[in-house]
Amino acid sequence: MSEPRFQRRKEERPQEITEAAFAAFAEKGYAATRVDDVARRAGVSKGLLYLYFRTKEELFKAVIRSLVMPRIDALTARIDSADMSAEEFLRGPFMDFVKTLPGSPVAVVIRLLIAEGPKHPDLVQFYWDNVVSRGLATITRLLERGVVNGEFRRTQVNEMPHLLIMPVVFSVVFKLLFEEQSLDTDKLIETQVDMLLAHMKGELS
Amino acid sequence: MSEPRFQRRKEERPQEITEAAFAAFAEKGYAATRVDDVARRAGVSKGLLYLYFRTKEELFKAVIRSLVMPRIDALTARIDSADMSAEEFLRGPFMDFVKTLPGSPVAVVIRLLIAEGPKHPDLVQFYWDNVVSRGLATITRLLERGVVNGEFRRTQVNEMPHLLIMPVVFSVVFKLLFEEQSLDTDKLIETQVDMLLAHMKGELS
Amino acid sequence: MSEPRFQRRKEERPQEITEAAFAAFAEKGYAATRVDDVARRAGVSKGLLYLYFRTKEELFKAVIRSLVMPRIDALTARIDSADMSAEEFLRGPFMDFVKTLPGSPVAVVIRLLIAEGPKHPDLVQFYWDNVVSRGLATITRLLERGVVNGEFRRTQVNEMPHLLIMPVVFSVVFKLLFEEQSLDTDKLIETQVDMLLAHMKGELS
Amino acid sequence: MSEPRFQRRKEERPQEITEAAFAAFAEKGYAATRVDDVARRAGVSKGLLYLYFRTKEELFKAVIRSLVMPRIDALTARIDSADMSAEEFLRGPFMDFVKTLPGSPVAVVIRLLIAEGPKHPDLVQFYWDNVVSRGLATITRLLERGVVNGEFRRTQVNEMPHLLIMPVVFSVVFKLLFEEQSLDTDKLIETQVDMLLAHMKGELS
DNA sequence: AATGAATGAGTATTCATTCAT
DNA sequence: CATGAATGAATACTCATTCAT
Repeated sequence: MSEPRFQRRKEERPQEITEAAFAAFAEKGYAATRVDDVARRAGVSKGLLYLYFRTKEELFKAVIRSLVMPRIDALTARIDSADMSAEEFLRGPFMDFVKTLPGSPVAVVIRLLIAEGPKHPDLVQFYWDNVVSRGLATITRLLERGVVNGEFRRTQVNEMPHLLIMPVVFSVVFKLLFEEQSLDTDKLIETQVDMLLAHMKGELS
Repeated sequence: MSEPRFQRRKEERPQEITEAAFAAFAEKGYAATRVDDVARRAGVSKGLLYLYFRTKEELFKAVIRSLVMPRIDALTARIDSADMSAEEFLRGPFMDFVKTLPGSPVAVVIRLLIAEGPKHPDLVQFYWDNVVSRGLATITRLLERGVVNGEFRRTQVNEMPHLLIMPVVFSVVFKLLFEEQSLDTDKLIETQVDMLLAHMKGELS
Repeated sequence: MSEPRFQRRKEERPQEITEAAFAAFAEKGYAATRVDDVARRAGVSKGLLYLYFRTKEELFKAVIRSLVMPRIDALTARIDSADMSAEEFLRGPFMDFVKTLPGSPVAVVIRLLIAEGPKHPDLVQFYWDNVVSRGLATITRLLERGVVNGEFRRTQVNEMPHLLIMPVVFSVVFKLLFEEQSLDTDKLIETQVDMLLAHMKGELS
Repeated sequence: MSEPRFQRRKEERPQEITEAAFAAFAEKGYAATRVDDVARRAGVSKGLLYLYFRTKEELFKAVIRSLVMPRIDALTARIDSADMSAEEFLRGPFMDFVKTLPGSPVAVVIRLLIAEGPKHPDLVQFYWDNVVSRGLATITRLLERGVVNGEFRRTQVNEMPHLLIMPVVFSVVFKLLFEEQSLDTDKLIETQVDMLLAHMKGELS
C-alpha cells in the first residue's frame, strides 16, 4: 500500500556505487580505500554493495570500465566527423581533446592502472584493447591520411604514433607526483604537436 | 657441516636487506610485500631487519635512495666531462644514458613512486630535489650552452626541458603496463631527440 | 542441531565482552591478558570486539567504568536515605557497605588501577572524580553533621576522612599480595571505626 | 702489560646493574622496562647482564631483595636499641622511621609488588617472611611489652598490629595513584598513632 | 531487495634471550 | 670476561567478506 516516494530503482544503484568508488579511489588509491567507505559514500549498505559486485576487485574493474567507455565514444565520435585536413584535425579537435585529459578522470584511471595494473592483467588487457590500441590505430590512420593527401612526408612518426600521446601520459605522471612543481601541460602538448607537424611536413617550425 | 645459525656481518647486512627488499618491491609492489618476505629473501630474521630499519616505510625509503644515488652520480660524472658540443653530447652520452633507463632499476623506482608516492611526500620531495630537479636544470644548462655556442636557436624547448626526458617516463609506464605489446624504446627516444635537435637547430631532419 | 555461526545480539554484546574482559583482567592483569582471550571468553570474534571497543585500552576503561558506576550509585543511594545519627550511620550502613568492598570487584579495580594507573591518567582522573573525591567529600559532610549535632568533637579526623577508608584500601592490598596469610578484614574495619568514633566522641572505647 | 686503570671488579657489577634496574623499574614499572634500557643505564652490555642474571625475572627479584634487606636491618637495629617505654618508642623511633617510608624506595617496592606480585609468588613469600611477618611480629612484641609494663590496656589492637602500618601502605597507594591530590602523609600517620595510643592507654586524646 | 552485525585470516612491530666473536 | 648482532615467538589491530534478520 505505502509507496516510498523515493524508492531507488535497482538499475541506478550500480552506477551510484561506481561513482562513489571512483571518488574514493581517486582520493586514496585502490588499496587504501575501504569497502566501507565506498558504501557509505554511495549511501548504501555494505551488503547491498556486495550484491552488485562480488568482490572489491570486481568493483574496481567496473569503475575503470565505466570511466573508459564514455571517453572512447567521445573520441570515436570526433574522429568520424573529420572532414578536415589531417593538420587541421590535429591542431583542432585532437589537441582540444588531448588537453582535457590530464585534468580529467582519465588521469585517475592511469594512476590506478599504474599502481594496480600488475595485479589485474585482464583489466590492463581491456584497457589496451579498448583504449590504447584503438587510439594508436586511429592516430596512425590519421597520419596515413595526411601522407596520402600530400600534407605530410612519410617519417619515423608514422610508426611511432606514441609520440602524440606521450605528453598526456607524461603530464599525468608528473602532476601526480610533483603536484607542487607546476608544469604547463597545455604548452607541453602544443610544443610537441608543433614539432611533430613541422617534422612531418618537412618545414621549419 | 652445518652453517652456524648466527652470522655476524654487520657491515653487509643493510645492503643485503636493501637488495632483497628491492627485489620484493619490484615483484609485488610495496603494499603487497610482506616484511617477512624481505627478511626471508635476505636470509635474515625479521628482528634483524628491524634493527637496521625502524619501519617498513624506512626500508622503502632506503631502497629508493640506494637505487637513486648511484644513478645521480653517474649522471653528474658524465656531464662534468663534457668537452663536446651540445649536440654531440645529446646524441652521445645523453642518449646512451637515457636509453639504459627503461630497463634499469630506475623503472622500478618510478613505478614505486607512482604507486606509493602520494603516501610518502618526503620521499617524493627527495626524488624531486636529487633527481628530477637536478636533471631538468642540467638539461636546461646544456641547451643554453648550445644557444650561446650558436648551435641552437632559442625556442620553446629551452623552457621545456621535459621534452627530452618525456620518452623515458613514457617508456617506463608503457612497458610497465603493456609489457606484451612491445614498444621500441630506443627508437622512440631517438626519434624524439632527432626531432628536438632539428627543431632547435632550425633545420630539416 | 548446530548453533548458527552468526548470532546478532547487538544490545547484549558490549556487556558480555566487558564481563569477559573483567574476568580475564582479574585473573591475569591487564598487560598479560590477550585480546584474543577476551574475545574467546565472550564467545565472540576478535573483529567484533574491535567493533565495540576501538582499542584494548578503551576496553579496559569501559571495564573499570562499568564496575565503578553501580557502586557509586549504591553509595549515593544509601547516603541520601540517612535519617539516622552520624554514629548510627557509620556503624550501620557505612560499615556494612565498606565491609563488602574487599571481596568485591572493587578490589580488582583497585589492583588494576595500581598496576596500570600510571599509564592511564584519564582513567585515574575519572576514578578520582567519581569515586574517591566524592567518597571523601561525603564522609566529610557526614562527620560535619555529627559535629553540628553535638555527637562529635571537632578533631583532626574532620580533615582526615581518609582514616575511615584506609582499612579498605589496606585490606585490598594485603589480601591481594598475601592471600594465604589471612587477615580478618571485618575486624580491622570494625576496630578502626570503633577507635575513630571513640576519638571523635571524646569517650573511651 | 697494559693495565686498565678503571677496570671494574666483577664483585661490583651485580650491584651496579641492580641499581640501574631499580631506577628503570621505579620509572616505568617492570613490564614496560626493557632489558636493553637497564643494560644501557648500567653502562654494560646486554650480554654481560645476562651473565649475572639469568632472566629478567631473576633481575627483578634481585632488585627487590637488595632493596628490602637494608631496610630490614635498619628496622631491626633500632628495635634492639630500645631502652625506652613502648609509647616513647612508638612516638619516637618508630614514627620517625615510618614517616620516611612513603618517600623511600620501599614505596616503589610496594608498587612493584602489587603490580607484579601475582606472577611471582616466591618473591611475595620472600617479602612476607623477611619484612611483613617480621615487622608485624616486632610490633606485636612491642605492644605486649607495653601491656606488661602497665602502659597499655590489652585491646583489639594487640591482635591487629596492622593498624600501625596501615597508614604507610595507604599513603603509598594513594600517592602512587593520585599524586596530584596531595595527602599529608605525616599528619595521617601521626593522627593514627595518636588515636591508637589513646585507645591503648584508655585515655582521651 | 536491503541491512549491518559478525567473522577470521592476515601483518607490522617489539623484546627477552642466545651466541659468534 | 665482555660485546652487541642476531633470533623468533608473541600480539594488537584491520578489513574484505558473509549471513542472520
